[in-house]
Amino acid sequence: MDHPVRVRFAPSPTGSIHIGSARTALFNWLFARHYGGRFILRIEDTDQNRFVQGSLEQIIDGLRWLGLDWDEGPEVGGEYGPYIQSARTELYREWANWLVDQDRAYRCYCTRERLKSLSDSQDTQGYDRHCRYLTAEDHARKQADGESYVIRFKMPLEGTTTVHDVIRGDITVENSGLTDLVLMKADGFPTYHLANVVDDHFMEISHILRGEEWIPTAPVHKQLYDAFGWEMPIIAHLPVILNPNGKGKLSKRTVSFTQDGRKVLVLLHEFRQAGYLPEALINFLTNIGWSFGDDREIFTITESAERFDLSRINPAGGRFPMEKLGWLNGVYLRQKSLEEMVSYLRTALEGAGYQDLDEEMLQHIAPLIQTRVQCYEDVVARAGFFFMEVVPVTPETLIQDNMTAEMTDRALVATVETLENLPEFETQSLEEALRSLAEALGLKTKQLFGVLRVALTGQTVAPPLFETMAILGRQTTLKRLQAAQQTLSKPQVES
RNA sequence: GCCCCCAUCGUCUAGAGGACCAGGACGUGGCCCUUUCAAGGCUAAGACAGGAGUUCGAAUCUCCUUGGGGGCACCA
Repeated sequence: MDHPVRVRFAPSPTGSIHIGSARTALFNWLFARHYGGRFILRIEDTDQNRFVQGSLEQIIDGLRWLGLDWDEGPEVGGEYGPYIQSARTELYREWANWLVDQDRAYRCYCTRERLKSLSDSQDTQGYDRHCRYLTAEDHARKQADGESYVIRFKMPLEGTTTVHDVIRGDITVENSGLTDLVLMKADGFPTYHLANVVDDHFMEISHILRGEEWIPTAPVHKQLYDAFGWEMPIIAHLPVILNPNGKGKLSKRTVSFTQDGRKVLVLLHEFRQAGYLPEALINFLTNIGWSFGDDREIFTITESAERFDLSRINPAGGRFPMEKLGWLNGVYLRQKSLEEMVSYLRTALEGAGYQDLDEEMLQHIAPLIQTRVQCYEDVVARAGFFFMEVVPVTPETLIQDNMTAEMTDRALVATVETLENLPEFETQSLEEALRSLAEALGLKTKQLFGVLRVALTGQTVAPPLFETMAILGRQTTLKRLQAAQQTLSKPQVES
């Protein structure tokens, strides 16, 4: 490559980062790191109407959380700044006017109403170029009247434009199908097209890696580069991420669910709040549209940066494999240390409203559920009962297969008695005592343990029983067993 | 409607003319382990959208069809 590698991630401050944008940022980052280039963060805030307060902070925070650092941009500076477009409007105006002077652009006074009726009547052929053919006198008069205007690009009327996409090859369009796009809006701000081209040029961007949804603008931008007499950066369009079920792009507006009923998340902060780890998310995102090779699914961001290249990017868009993220997050969770796991549990439980969590208890619980959770939601489901005052038990869940209420009652009473007299309330002694109790009662271990599990946890699926008892302690264990026995003896009333 | 992009198991993908009766992973089924559920181990089912070419030979190249997707703002 003849230019040093300089790539950018250029989000608009319109809210939280979309997971697809995060993937784009990641690929740019990997590309920069692989070639020892620079990764630049630029904020494209040319639409005042869509600006959302706090977005910039959210973008910065999100990228940092993912572990993506930028060499130039907000908060870190750089020689090509400012990196926020609203601080560069003078530059855009200057170059828009330059195009007007070169007769490659013109002032357009058409009202929004006229444009609206145009698009309603025609079959979406774009602007009819009315003002392109205004005479010098027309312009002078409208200027004198102080009519507001926009600046439009004079698109060539004939011929074709070809853009070479690194992962798709040549993309060619008829110029007659291109419209005279707006460069400067009536409010004095540039449009995305102008600002993007001007900035990429002056920031000496070498490669543009962006989403597939931008393909149609590539030939348009190529025309702009040509009109300016600038070299266009090398461009590559990444495949889009589609909604898993349903149709269309993965979007905040289309909510869908995985087959096991988990909600498909869309915004970066949603993943974070749900307990997905940044390293898992990075690994996961890297595998959409690109693959590590060697049949490896699990790898670090450093490893992928080492071998990242554009040639192995898959041009086809695909659905968002949310289930696979769950599995991957579980894989990463299992690698966590006890301390990390404890803090993971704490965050999950506190987020669900549990308070005053005992640190030592968490330390005992963590290893027990480490292989059983994929996200915060799972932690609450698997470990919440430890901290409940009362556990939900009904006769229906309590009475096991081939057992009667009387048998169940007897089992509970006998267990209470056994446990009250147990010298050591520990996993091993508990198991020994209860196994012999099952035998003495003529019950299968499956039956007795099933009763106890429900009585102690309120659920049929739970962490290992004896460990659970040991953690709960003798007092709580007995209390819950007795409470369960109460629900059996009493006729069922509404709870 | 117009323009553009894409097409391998249900899903994410490997595959750059012979190494492919197509490999991995998630998911699913089964077995083992087992007090439930996981984790772990083993195992099974599962795909080159269709049709024409090119070639001795095509998942790989070309064309058409079909299907999917994206875009057609003074939004990015």
